[in-house]
Amino acid sequence: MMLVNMQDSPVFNYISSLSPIEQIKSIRNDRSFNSVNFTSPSSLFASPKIGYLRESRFSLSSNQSPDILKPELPLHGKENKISKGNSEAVQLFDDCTGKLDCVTPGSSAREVISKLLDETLELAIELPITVKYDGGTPVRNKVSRDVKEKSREPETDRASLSFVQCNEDNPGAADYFENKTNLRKICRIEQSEEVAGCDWVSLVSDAVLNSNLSVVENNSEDQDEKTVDTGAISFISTVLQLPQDNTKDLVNMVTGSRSCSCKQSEMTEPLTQPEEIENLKDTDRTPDILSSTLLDKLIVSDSREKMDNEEEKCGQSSCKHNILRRCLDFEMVGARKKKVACESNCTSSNLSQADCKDASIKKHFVPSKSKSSSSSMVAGAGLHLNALAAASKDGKLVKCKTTASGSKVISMRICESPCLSLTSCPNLLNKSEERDPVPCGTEVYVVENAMQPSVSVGSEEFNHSSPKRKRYKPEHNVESMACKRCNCKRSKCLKLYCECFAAGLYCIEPCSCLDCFNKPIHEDKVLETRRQIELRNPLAFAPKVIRSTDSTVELGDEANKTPASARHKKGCNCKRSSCLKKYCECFQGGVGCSISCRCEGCKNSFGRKDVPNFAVFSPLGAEEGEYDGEESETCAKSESDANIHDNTEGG
DNA sequence: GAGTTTGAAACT
DNA sequence: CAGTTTCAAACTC
Repeated sequence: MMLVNMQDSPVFNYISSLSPIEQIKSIRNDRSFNSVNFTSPSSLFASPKIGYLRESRFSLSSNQSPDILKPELPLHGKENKISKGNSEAVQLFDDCTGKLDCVTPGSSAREVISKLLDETLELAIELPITVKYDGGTPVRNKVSRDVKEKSREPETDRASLSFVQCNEDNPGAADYFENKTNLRKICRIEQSEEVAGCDWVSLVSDAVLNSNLSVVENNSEDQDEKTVDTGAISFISTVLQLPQDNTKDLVNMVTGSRSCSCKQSEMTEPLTQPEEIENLKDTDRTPDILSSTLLDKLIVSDSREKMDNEEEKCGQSSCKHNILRRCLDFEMVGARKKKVACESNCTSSNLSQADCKDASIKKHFVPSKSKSSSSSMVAGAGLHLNALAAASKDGKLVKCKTTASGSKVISMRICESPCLSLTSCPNLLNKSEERDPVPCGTEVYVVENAMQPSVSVGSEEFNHSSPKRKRYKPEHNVESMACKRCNCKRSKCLKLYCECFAAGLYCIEPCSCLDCFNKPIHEDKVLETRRQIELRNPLAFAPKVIRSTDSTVELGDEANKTPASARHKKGCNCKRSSCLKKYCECFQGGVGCSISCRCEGCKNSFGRKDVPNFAVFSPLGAEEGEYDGEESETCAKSESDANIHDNTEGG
């Protein structure tokens, strides 16, 4: 519901406005060849993903009692001692900000932020959400107070103190503040930015945490915030790319004992490179990040304000409650990360396995040079990738998937994990993919991609444990597919004919292609070609099949298994295959044909064109497809049942 | 594995 | 934009 209207929300608009990339424009292509896809289709996917995220999170929050999550709450001795826990993250941010203002004037991140500040600020200010933000003064005071409290703690203390001094005693700092006083008062945007400069990772975690918190608290009343929340996630995804080394200290300082951040860091560490920050500067995504961050910040501030109020009113008990909720949400977010991390750990084993099996594959993600491109992962997940996603529901498949795209493995696993919701992932994927900034480090890409794609894929494809996909399984032996590569003879693997190219992957050994140009050594050419193709067709690298989030259901619900109402983005044009063979993109993607299809004699078992919204396999039988599939339904049903069974077992 | 079919992509 | 050609995957034998 909220999801559906998300695009109409001011937040969404804001985000869109912030994005340097015009949706569905060729620009985004530049990003990463690999990440490609999600960008362009961003218009198509962004909202759904976000929505899904929100929804899932929302549902989760509402459905699950804090108690359940309680055990997993990241309690950290000292930090938790502070009853103000909820606001703590904010405070930490503030601290960080203060530090930046006074202590670290030269940090690269900060510079970046400063640069972008002007642009973003204006936009951010205009946001309706900003209105929510309090005067800021109280916050600051509180921050100071909290900071002081924290000052008892070793490292943080000094920083905090310095911050306090700067803030209250230091004229220079005051001036700095004054310059942007209005902005600050409005929404502490500056903080966001500065914070970002301080530590992207921590910021993200905190932002997410807080945003989540706010979401939880404001669940019923403020859905926009949720939307914003997605930004945080996306931001996180972006952040994941940031180098930890540079920020480690800050992270420690800022996040203190926050396991979440740590987890996140851990998760991201392997991915990060020192140069990435620099890249970040160069890339357009920074604004995006900022936007996200800002939004998050706003929320954070809001939530903090609320918390402060509550604190004053109710004292610690209420705070405790808040903390709990925050943790809950945090837990979720963090959990995702954690799990991701864990998954990556264990999964790292996964990756490792996959890697071991096909280590080279990782290196074959095509990096993007372009700064402007927005998301791209979608593109990365080309048709065959989609097919893979659709096909795979098994862990086995997952492994294979990893091989194929390097990223899918993770996603799959995540999806499988009942606890972990992919919800957040969609955005993550979306943004991160968009952001794939790194021009070279293919390995880095690989990692990122590995994570993001997985997410995206998972969100779109896997979340819906649709029988359809299962059904595909037999046909798409993921493993075989994963290992299967292109066989291009004339296209030089620089056209969409080439599956590798279309999927944003470099060709690798398994490929049987001739005169292949789709290799890292020809990166320039690859990117250029890709750009051209996207110019011609912005959606060229977008997933052939998209699933509307409408069908997505609450997380952790049976509904979760609702088959995605998927539709071919463009529509097939089958004449002879009756849309019953993989020639048909719809069929291959495991989705029914839609009105947009020009197929003749459509018999798509996933849904026939002449029977709009028909979802043969829909277990629920409703959603988008409520039409009775009749024969197809019958046969499909049996399979779907079997598939569901499998899923259940696998889950 | 070779040959055919198919429909998307690319081209005109 | 429509028609044609090219292409490589999917499929068949």
